[in-house]
Amino acid sequence: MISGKFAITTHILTLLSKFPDDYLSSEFIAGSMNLHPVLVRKEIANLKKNNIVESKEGKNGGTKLSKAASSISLDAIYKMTFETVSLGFSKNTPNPKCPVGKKINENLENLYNDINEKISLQLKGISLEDFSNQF
Amino acid sequence: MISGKFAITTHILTLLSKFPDDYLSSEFIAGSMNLHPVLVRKEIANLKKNNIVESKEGKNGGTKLSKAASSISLDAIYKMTFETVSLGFSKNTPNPKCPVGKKINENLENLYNDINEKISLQLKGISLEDFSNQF
DNA sequence: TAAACTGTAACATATTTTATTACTTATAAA
DNA sequence: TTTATAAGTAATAAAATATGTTACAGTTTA
Repeated sequence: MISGKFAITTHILTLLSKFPDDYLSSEFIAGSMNLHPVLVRKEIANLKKNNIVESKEGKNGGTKLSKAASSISLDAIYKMTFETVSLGFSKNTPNPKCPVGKKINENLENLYNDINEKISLQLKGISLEDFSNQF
Repeated sequence: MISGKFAITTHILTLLSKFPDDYLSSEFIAGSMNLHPVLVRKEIANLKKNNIVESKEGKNGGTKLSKAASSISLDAIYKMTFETVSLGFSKNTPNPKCPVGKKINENLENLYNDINEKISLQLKGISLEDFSNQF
């Protein structure tokens, strides 16, 4: 449910929040994560789509937060990096002739949705600023 | 966090709870899941280790619950199928020279632990019997 | 002692995640 | 106006995980 993207994205945003006025390059960010700059840029593309950061191309370019860290909740990051409500089980195609098989996916999805709501609620209470202040 | 094993294991236990007095064969169970019997047996091995089911080898053998469905919580299944507190990110080896990189794993782990506790709390309130009664 | 099971190791395949390369476009500054 | 530096992105490769299969040994019942 929480994917690697959540970790990457949170890491990126934490860095950006430490230098709110500077455009940080993907290479600099990748350096803090031991990660390939292209992966960083991919996650940044996602962040841009969600209007959380803005970037500048060309020399001295880079990326910075487009709003205050206090106004970005970890829930926003969670939702943004969430990969389709997964039953975990890729080929989950139970036997529809079995009364249990027929309804298991529906019941599991309901359960997962309930869990996700709880997680969201919890993460809504934590801002990027809160998280960043731990460093 | 919630893995495919959770879905498989819950499916198996739901079936067993429907026939609490019978030893169900892995082939029968696999039939309800469109799954290979060997995978079912692997999960059953895990359930046995946790004293939730018992099996009988040989002809007419199979597996049955070793305690009442009302006394098995979904949290037990969650914990049993949980795969190592994952940072999601396989090679998460951030740069220790960076103040953020140095502490990111610790802080993410704390966050994940908090989330897991909440999930556990929620799942403790749901018994296998509750879940099974939905079918 | 044959049939019907579980238990498991070893292997095979599929899927997903992560990493890399190669290139285009944009911008600042010399 | 050219050079250097950076983002954006598609295509591909490699690695890691998850899932599926085969094969066979051990058990139990009838």
